[in-house]
Amino acid sequence: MGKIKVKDFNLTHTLDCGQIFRINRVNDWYFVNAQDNFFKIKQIRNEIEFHGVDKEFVVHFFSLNENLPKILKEINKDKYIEKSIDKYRGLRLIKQDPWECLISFICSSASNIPRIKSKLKALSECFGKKITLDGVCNYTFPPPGKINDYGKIMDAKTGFRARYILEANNTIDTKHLNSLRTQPYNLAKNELKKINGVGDKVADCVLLFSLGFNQAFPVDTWIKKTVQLLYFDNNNVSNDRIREFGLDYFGAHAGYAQQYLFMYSRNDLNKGSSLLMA
DNA sequence: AGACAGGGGAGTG
DNA sequence: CACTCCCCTGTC
Repeated sequence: MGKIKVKDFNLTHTLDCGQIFRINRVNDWYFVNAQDNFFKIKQIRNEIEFHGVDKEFVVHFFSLNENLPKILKEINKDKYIEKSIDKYRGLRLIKQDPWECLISFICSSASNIPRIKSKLKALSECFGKKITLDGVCNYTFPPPGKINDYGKIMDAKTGFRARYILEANNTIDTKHLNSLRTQPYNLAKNELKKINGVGDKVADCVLLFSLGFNQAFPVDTWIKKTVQLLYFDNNNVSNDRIREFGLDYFGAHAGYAQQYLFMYSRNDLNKGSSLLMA
């Protein structure tokens, strides 16, 4: 176990914004599965406590070494995003395993968070290894090569994504995925898009959530609606233009802006406290 | 009951 | 670009 003091960190916002899906909350504790790790973590004010992984893992996983106040200052371009930053301050990008991240977001297409969670849980239970923490049982995420039975992948309710998952399982080399970290953004993205089932949105999620490309600005339907409303006078704009806008307007940490806008649009935009009423 | 869309993507024209 | 289909499931 371990405890560390944290600054500018909010565990709940960080785990609740759809970056990772294998999480269970039990009272104050979050039980988190990430690749081969299974740990629990809770936050009380400016302190986090964790069991099952070491301090070094926690600091890296939650990007606690990134200067969040500086990043938020950089992306705080107007009163709209400022409102979101005020509400969700402490949300940080998570550094995931690229393979698990890739499969997670292939599963996300035309789906929603509860259903993505159910697919990943089923895949882990079927192809992963059992792992326990404090008497609680769970499963590791199966590496490439292990998700090798089409029928069982279908049984995980993955639907039309099953063939993408099987093909990725048979062809992806984790060393190749990791090598993309040092490539320029566009090159790394084009490499990812060669994988069937991976388009612009999924590629940007993998770049942002696992490969350290903070400028990636994934455009999903929520972000599209929100950006159109706030910055394009609610006119219909192509996903390409939304993404270009995001990068140009918010800069090197556009991905952080995307997460803060996403949280606000998903949780608050339709509840009477619209960003436009700022 | 039946249509519809949900944090997309591929294939076609 | 604009369209259609893909599996499935909750929702209206």
